[in-house]
Amino acid sequence: MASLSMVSLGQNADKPPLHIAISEKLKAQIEAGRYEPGARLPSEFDLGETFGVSRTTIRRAIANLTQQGLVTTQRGKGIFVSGRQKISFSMSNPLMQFDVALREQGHMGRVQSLRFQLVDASPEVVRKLALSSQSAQVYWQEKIIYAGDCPVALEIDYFPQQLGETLAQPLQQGFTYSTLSMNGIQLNGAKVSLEGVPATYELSEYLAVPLGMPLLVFNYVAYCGDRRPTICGQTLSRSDWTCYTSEFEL
Amino acid sequence: MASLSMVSLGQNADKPPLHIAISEKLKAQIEAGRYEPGARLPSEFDLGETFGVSRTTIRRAIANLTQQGLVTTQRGKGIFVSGRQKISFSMSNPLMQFDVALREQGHMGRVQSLRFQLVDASPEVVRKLALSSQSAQVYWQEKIIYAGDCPVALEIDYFPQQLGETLAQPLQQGFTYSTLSMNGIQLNGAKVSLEGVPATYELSEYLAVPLGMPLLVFNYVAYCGDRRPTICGQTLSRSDWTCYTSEFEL
DNA sequence: TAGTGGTCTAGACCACACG
DNA sequence: GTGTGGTCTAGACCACTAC
Repeated sequence: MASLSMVSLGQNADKPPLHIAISEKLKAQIEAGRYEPGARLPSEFDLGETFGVSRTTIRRAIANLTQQGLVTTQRGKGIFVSGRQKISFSMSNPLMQFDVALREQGHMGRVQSLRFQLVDASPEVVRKLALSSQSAQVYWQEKIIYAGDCPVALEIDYFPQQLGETLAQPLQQGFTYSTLSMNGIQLNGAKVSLEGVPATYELSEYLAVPLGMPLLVFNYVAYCGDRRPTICGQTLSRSDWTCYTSEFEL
Repeated sequence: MASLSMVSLGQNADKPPLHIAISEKLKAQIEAGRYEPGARLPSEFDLGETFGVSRTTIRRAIANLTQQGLVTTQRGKGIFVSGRQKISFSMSNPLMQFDVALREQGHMGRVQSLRFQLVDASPEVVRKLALSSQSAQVYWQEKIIYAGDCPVALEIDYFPQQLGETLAQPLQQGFTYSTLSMNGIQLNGAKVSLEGVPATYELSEYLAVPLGMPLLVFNYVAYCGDRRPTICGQTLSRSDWTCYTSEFEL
């Protein structure tokens, strides 16, 4: 039966494994429009019969597609073709105006605070915020950013103690940049970096993605006045939802 | 036997699946330093005995770690803890000076040309390079960028026909920015965006990563003179090797 | 109740690395 | 040859969705 599958897939038997051959074939069908975004694929059982392989192999092939962000699975329902346009964020602002960008691009932005507490600053935060070692306590905030019903990012911020106390309530209820801006704190510069990481198990639970899915990490230290570090942190966003843009003149 | 495993892992049986519990446990051990970067983990067989589960489940747990970039596997050899520092690229330059950044950070940069050919420009390239529809042919280049022996990025560039013809040889042998610079073409601006994507099967082969591993996509259109679009393209880099940095003043 | 995807098992065979 | 990870099978049971 295996040999039949290999023949029917037009492979010379030994090059790519069966699960790859099958996932590539399904991928081609999806991209050719045989399955529209949102459409349901045949069940694992049916796919197994179609390709003449075991359910395990089909599941491996589907896992390949999931890892490439092409399909999502729902227990009890089926396998569905995913398709979504990304939300763009301009990097030229030191702190993303997530709420503005979300609204402009047709999504209802919302935050859910996970924690907001005073902690000892890590050496890294002490360095980034240029804290004196005495006042080495900062407010540590984690919140999830939603676009509509979908969690798109986990934001982690560190605020100097006084700032965190003053703005404790609004910071837990709203978007960071807007909250600071509305309370008279104008940021005028930032040092940022952008990298990619695979979702850990914990992050995959928060952001409702499969383990290992690519996340974008936006690290920043934002300044007030004469390059006085004011807040720092990072935003981990689902890369299937987000994109950062910028322009440069030399 | 399964219940014994669950007890020994200290789980209340129903919350996380076994393969997650095991991969999280191994992850904790790795992060606690029980296994140094580069060290070999016990074989799948031994791990299966240790945790009292089947090889399939151990393989699933190892796959979880692989997807999180914590370990790599080598057929016939074993499972190894990965660990590497990222190479930083400044975004402030319109085109990454990959060679300079690599050299400064202790790596030998090298390129391998995959293709360099004249093709009909896609509508997107026509738009980005502001081509007149008549001269809608461009040189399409794809090359792999190595840091030492390790492929770290796939660069895709589109050059206007005349530029491609003039610099055909050096562009295939060297880094794009340096080549242009050495031949009197000074770029002075760029529109860029940065996103994350999971590696497709094809990309995973080029870049020697598992399918689905996060890649950073640096899209750019670079300008000469008075915002005259000169080249465009994208760099897909392994996110376990690369990081982009920038600074902003408002 | 029927159908779906999620988990897990036990076992087979293969390809590769190393001694 | 021995040990390793890679592929694939056949089958069991569970949890969830829908009717």
